[in-house]
Amino acid sequence: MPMPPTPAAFADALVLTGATGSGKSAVALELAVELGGEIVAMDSMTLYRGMDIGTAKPTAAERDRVPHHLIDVLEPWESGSVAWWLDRAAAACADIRGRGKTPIFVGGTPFYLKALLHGLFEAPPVDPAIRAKWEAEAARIGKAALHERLVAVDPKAALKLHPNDVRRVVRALEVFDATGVPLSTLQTSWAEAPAPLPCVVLDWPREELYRRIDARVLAMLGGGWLEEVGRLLALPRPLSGEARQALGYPEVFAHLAGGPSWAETATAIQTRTRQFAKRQRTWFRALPTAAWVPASEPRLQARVREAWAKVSASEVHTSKNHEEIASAVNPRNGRVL
RNA sequence: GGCCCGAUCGCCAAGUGGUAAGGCAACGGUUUGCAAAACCGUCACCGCCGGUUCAAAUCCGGCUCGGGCCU
Repeated sequence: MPMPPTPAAFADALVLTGATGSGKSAVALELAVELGGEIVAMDSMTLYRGMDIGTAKPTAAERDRVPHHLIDVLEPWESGSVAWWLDRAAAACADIRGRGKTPIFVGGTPFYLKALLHGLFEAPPVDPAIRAKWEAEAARIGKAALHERLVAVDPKAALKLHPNDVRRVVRALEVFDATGVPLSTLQTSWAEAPAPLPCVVLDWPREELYRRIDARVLAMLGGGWLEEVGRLLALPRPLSGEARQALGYPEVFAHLAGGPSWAETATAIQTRTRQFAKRQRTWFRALPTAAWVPASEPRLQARVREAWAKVSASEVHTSKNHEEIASAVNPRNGRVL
């Protein structure tokens, strides 16, 4: 199985993240111009072609100004994943570096950010047949019994997973099934020692962020989102499970199918989006080395640059953390865990 | 003015004497190849006052508010 890129592959990159609707894309664009950088989308949904309005994808004009990577790289019926993304991200960085430019990761998919900072361990790629088998098994024997199966082969992983968390229980069983090795053995901890990438979180007071989200959802719906989804539905192939779970799309599907009214749909999407923003903040709060910059600051670009400089010069590089990083290197392959 | 019905967490809503289901929202959290997903946790003494009772959200009386009807 191919080895996932190590955090070292991203050594010279900068990271700008923040909850949906925080305004990161606009700031990033200006920063990329200033710094001679290129943008790498750290986003699980702008990967898909044709999903533009609902994912708030950068416009063609914006992409003409600054090169963007990992946007529109999959058909909406194809499936992305963290590992796939991380791999492509490493390639994009090498490419950008080759042109003497700085890669700037911009996006709000926290799981991708975590993989970027910590790397992924070597794991078998998803085998659709094996996954389908375990999902069928879950439906057949029930959540509790499925969890018991995991207890039998990988008690350590089972201990960390709630029986109702079928998705992860399935993955753990799947990994054991495919490799004969418990997931928990492969899954050496990534809790400490993140790659020292300068990472800035654009932050708004909660109420303000929620207002922005509510307004943006309305703007999207009024700006052709319904028509966009109509086009997606008219495609020769159905959307992949990954693409169709993009925020708001399920609600628009239901509305187009004659379900909830426009107003109900708008409200539902606003709610879902706010809930997502809340979860993003939970991830961001746990980021050990990120700098939070209030998005309402005047001279925001300058503030972000200062924060990047400060973060890269700070705690991450203290000797204490170096020790932690050193102790977290896998002796077998030299990879930071 | 009179009569009837209703009043349970932000919203919806069970519960007719034995010490407040559930859903949604909200809030906190988990997160190693679906992650804009999935999952976990927290969250009320029942409109107000008085009475009956060992015990009342549940029964009785009054009041307030909402809805309906009548003169």
